[in-house]
Amino acid sequence: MAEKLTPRSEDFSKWYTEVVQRAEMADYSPVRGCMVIRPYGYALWENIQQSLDRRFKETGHQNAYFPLFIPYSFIQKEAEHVKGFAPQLAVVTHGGGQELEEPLVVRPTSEAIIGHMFAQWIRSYRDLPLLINQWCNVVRWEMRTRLFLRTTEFLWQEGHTAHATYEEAEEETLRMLEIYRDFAENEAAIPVIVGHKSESEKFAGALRTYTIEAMMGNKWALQAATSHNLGQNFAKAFEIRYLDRNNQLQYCWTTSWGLSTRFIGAIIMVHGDDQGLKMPPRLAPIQVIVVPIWKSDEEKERVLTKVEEIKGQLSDFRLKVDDREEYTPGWKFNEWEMRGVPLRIEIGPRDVEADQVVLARRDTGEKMPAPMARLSEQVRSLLDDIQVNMFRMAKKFMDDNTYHLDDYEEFKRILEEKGGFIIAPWCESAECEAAIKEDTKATIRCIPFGQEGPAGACIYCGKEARVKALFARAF
RNA sequence: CGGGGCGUAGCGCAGCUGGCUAGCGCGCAGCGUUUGGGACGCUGAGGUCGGAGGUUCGAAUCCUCUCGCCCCGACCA
Repeated sequence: MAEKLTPRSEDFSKWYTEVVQRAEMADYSPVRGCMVIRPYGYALWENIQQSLDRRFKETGHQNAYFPLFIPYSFIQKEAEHVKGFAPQLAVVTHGGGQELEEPLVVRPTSEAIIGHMFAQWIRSYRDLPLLINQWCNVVRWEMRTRLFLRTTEFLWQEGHTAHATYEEAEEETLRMLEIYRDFAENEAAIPVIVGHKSESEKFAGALRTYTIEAMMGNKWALQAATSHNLGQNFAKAFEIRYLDRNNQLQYCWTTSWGLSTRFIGAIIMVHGDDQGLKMPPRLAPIQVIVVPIWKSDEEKERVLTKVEEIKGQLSDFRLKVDDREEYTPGWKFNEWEMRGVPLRIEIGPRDVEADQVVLARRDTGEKMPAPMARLSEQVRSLLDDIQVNMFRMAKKFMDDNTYHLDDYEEFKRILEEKGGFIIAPWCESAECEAAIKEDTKATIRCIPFGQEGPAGACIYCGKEARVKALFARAF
């Protein structure tokens, strides 16, 4: 293992690639554009899954599984949907040594096949709402890939629901968006800007796409999750209909919403520093790493006995003891800091003597002695504090780098010189949006919620604007 | 697909105006000394120099073709 990471400030994307591999989160695969998620990265994904899955179940959703292969014709049923996804499809043309009669698409997302099934399951308003989620892999043929952020195959969850009215679908779309916001902020300690996408950025086939956008350590934006109100577009394409109370045949209103392994990239890029990763305690695969220290065999025995006691007291936490003899304590400190473990317990002969341990927190680097009595409570409160502090730091960083502007020259200057989020009036025309992108590489990440009153004059064309948009360079 | 860079041991690199047994650092294995912020010594294993042709007495080194990877752009969760 080499010693130092490339500093974040020197080359952010190099830092990212190095830290992902050195922390053993993921590795490149022999297949172009695909990645191997290693046990440490996968453990983080499992924690993300658990945390989200609990929220989905609490709001009445059920998990199911739909096929990986989708008949090509299904994708074509919704006009915008095909247009959006056609360039990114992986298509299977042969099976069992024979050319297939109809090519099969490897799912890029499952609206089509789930829509097809919904059409068969839904007959009456009594079948509604239908609330389904699936955890799966999807494939989108990407030009350029980056570990976790954009890979040809990725893991995600996709929720798909059908409702009797537009209002219910809209409510569902926003409910799930709020779940993502709550998850991002309270579990991953990632502050987000919540809003809806512009026409050009919305999901292919959606009426409206909502998003949570987070600021990465290089001040670029990352779309962390999306929630779509699909209106009746897919219901009409797939004949998802129900009989209402008056025995009238009606089209359903559907939604879909997803969060992918890309979110792991967000955790890495929001919290990481030159030392390596910083895992938010609630999602960290390892919350507490114990590094025992000794010189003689006699000391080793005493220290390891104490370690057993520590393990007993801290059985509620995801704890690991690093008692490897081939590495020095100092080496282990650096190693576990790189892997982002939020809290470290150092325990050596001096501590055994004093009936204490030394606690070191990853977020601040602070070290403090802690008596063995009430260790569990102290670890609990420290982990909570780290969680809160990580969110606060990330929030401050985002706020400090967010500008409210109404002058285009200033807009360009800030993006050029400093980077960050810019909130500015926008007339909602695709022309202005495209021109700004052309000029500055910044795109509209979303139109943030909670706007009131007139927005002012469009930052680009000067016409009266009804809204302000969030502009940023994005991953 | 356009522009740029790079393929030599697991990783990072040197060697490249043709020359003899292909080298260095890290890592890895064994032994010993170490261990409170990335320890050290000794011994050792490990390479069809990305691949295929060609030039030559001789190719990691020169030429042609090819494959792959990384970075920047268009596309995208």
